[in-house]
This record gives sequence, structure tokens and C-alpha cells, in this order.
Amino acid sequence: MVGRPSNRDERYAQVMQALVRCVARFGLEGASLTQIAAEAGLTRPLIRHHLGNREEMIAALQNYVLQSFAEQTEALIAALPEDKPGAALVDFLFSDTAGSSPDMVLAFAALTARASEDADLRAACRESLLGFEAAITAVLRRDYPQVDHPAVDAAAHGIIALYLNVASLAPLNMPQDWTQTAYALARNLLKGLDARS
Amino acid sequence: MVGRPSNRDERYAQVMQALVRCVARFGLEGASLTQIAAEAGLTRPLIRHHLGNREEMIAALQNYVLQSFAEQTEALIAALPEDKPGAALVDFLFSDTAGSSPDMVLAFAALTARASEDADLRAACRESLLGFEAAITAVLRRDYPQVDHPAVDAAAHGIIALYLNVASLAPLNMPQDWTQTAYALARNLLKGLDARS
DNA sequence: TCTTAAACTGTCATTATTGACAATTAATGC
DNA sequence: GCATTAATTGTCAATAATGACAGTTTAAGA
Repeated sequence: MVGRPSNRDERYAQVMQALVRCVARFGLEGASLTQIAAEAGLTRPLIRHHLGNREEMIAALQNYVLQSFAEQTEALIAALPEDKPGAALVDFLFSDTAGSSPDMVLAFAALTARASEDADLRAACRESLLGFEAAITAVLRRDYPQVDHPAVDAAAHGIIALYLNVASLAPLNMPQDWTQTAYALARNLLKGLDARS
Repeated sequence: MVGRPSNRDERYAQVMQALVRCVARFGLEGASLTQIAAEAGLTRPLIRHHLGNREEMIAALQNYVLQSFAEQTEALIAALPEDKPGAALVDFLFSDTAGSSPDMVLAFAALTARASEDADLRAACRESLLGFEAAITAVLRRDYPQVDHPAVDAAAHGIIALYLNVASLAPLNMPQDWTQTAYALARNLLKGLDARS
């Protein structure tokens, strides 16, 4: 290979992280190239070089967020232990160790809001969310094989709702007991499944 | 009173509804005065006449959304029946008759996202949400006086999380059974309280 | 009819943001 | 060193949005 080596992939990840963070804070339209550049520690023309024009930028964000969701979900599920995967799953979702997921969820919310204007985006977001729910449901079904499916599905739904709520309200810095109530409630949903087995 | 009669209040409500709708669809920054004017069926300068500059516009939106939340909550609670207020409350929150609440919730979400940049806004949104939760909790406590408080609080928290989830994901047009699962789950939380009394 | 207060409109300078392209620098193989 | 490839920067015109203000119309009361 001749020529300067390409750092495209790493730069792309760096730029996308800055984009996600800016969209989480300022919204899809509020995230200007200058802000993204500042967040990434790069210059504006360089951001544009990697992201293209605004339309391409939003498409890139869509791909990145939805794909990251799918990958992180897959990785998470693969990393669950054998004995009590359901409990471990809930523990992870509500731990602070969940990394940059608040920003990710907020970016997803920004895309969701715009989905009312874009049928393709709407379908993509919906599929992504349903995929997430299906993955969680699959985990719980294997963990609680003797419980009837509707009950397990409902528990998965509730856990996801509580998780999305906590993540998307993260900017409000809700009091500790508020977050802990959500966590306890999620565990209680599992407890309800225990009682049925 | 001399001079042209003031339609300020009605116009203000009309303009604010258009603003809420535009913010719900395009975000805080994405909602341009031109779009708001088109949505309201008015001209741009007239919007500006009523809303002032952008900073004042956001402040007005904040007041409007948070105050509307408080008022609608109060009105809702006052309208609850005597015998089973909790069940009626859940029925209302998850009925399509909930009016324009999706846009309202989405606008609230847009404000929430920006709250990470503005301490005052953060405090206001947090108080608003906690107030909503306190009101729901009060209803449930009166409906289930013999259940211990933590259990009632948890149920209220869960109902609100499910409601906010359904409203903020409304643009995705989730399948019917998805929404119904949330509704059934909320009723199940009440059922759990029944079992404890 | 005349005054008054308010809604409403027209218009323009200013600003922020983008889009695009040329130019430069850096790093690798030959 | 030299050619090559890609990253990186500089710059500027075009566009869109805002802010502001002067001006016009409308509806009431005196």
C-alpha cells in the first residue's frame, strides 16, 4: 500500500461520538459543525470532510446509533452469565457502568422525534427498538422457561420502559431514590416471574 | 377601555400550540419562526410580535409546557371518580383521548435534553416531573390506604414511566400490541396493590 | 368623526451556518 | 529522495434565519 495510511475508521468513531454527544445536548438541528468540531477537538472543515453535508451527516448518525444499539445489545447478551442472566441483565442496564448510553439514548430520542417526518427513519427506529425488546425477551424466556410467554413479554417491556426512562431523563439529575425506585421496580418484575415458576 | 380589543390570550394559546407542535417535530433549534408561522397559519413577524426573540420564545415555551403539565394534572385528578380513582387514572393516561399529550411530552423531552446546559431549566423540569409523580402517588395512596408507602410509590413510578414511554415513542407508530402491553402492565401494577390490601 | 391602543405587515441589515473548493501537510512504499 | 495517497487546513461565496423597526390597518370608546 502506497500513500499516507488511513485513520478513517478511528477518526470516524471519534467524530461520531462527538456527534452523538452534541445531538444529545442540542438536538438534531442544534448540533452545528462548529460545536461538533469543538467537542471532538478537531476543526470544522475536517468534520465536514468525514461527515459530508448535513443530510449525509444525519444518515450517518442514524446508521451509527441504530447499529451501535444492535451491536451493544448483542455483546451484552453474549456476556451474560449462565445461572441468572435476567438478574444480571437488569443489574447491568441500571448500573452507572452502562457507559455512554444516556447520550446514545438521547440521540435515539432525537431521531425518534424526527421520525414523524421521515417514514424510512420511523421504520428503522421502530425495528431497532423492537429488536432490542425481542433480544431482552429471548433472554428472559430462556431464564424462565416455565412461565407463559405473555407474562415474560410484559416483564421485558416494563424493564425496557424503565431503562429508557432513566436514560432519557438523565440530564435532569433526578434524585438517587428516584433512580433506585426504577431499579427496584425492574427487579420486582423479575421477582414476579420467579413467583410464577 | 379604549383602543382595539386585545386577543392576546387566544392568540398566545394558538401560537404556543404551534410552537409545541414544531418543537415536538423539529426540536428546540429546528423550530424556525417560519415553520411556527406556517403551523399556526400566521405570518412570521406576527409570531415574533407575540413571542419576542428566540431566548424569550424558549422561556415562554418552558413556562407554557411546565404550567400546562401542572394544570392538566390538577384537572385530571379533580375529575377522577370516587370509587376507583387509580384505575380511572390509568385508563385515562393510556386512552387516545389523552389529547395532544404526545406533542406536549415530546416538547418536554426537548426541554429535558437542553436541561443539561441550563441549571434553572433542569431544576424546573425536575420539579415538574416530581410534582407529577407526587400527584399520582397521592391518588394511589388514597385509593390504597392500607398498602405500605414504598409499594404505592413504586407503582406510581412504574405507571409514569410506562406513560412517558408510550407518549415519547408515539412518532414511531409502534404496533397496537406494543401499546397495549404497556397499558396492561400499568393495570397490573395496580393489581399488585390490590393483592396487598 | 376622531383618538387611541393594539394587532398586524413589510422590509432590510446583521449574523450564523453551511457548502465547496483549493492548497497544504504528513506519512508511507519504492 | 520521490511519487503517491490521504489527512488536514484555509478561505470565501451562498444561504437561511434572526432581530429590529417603521409603517399600516382594525376596532373600540369619547
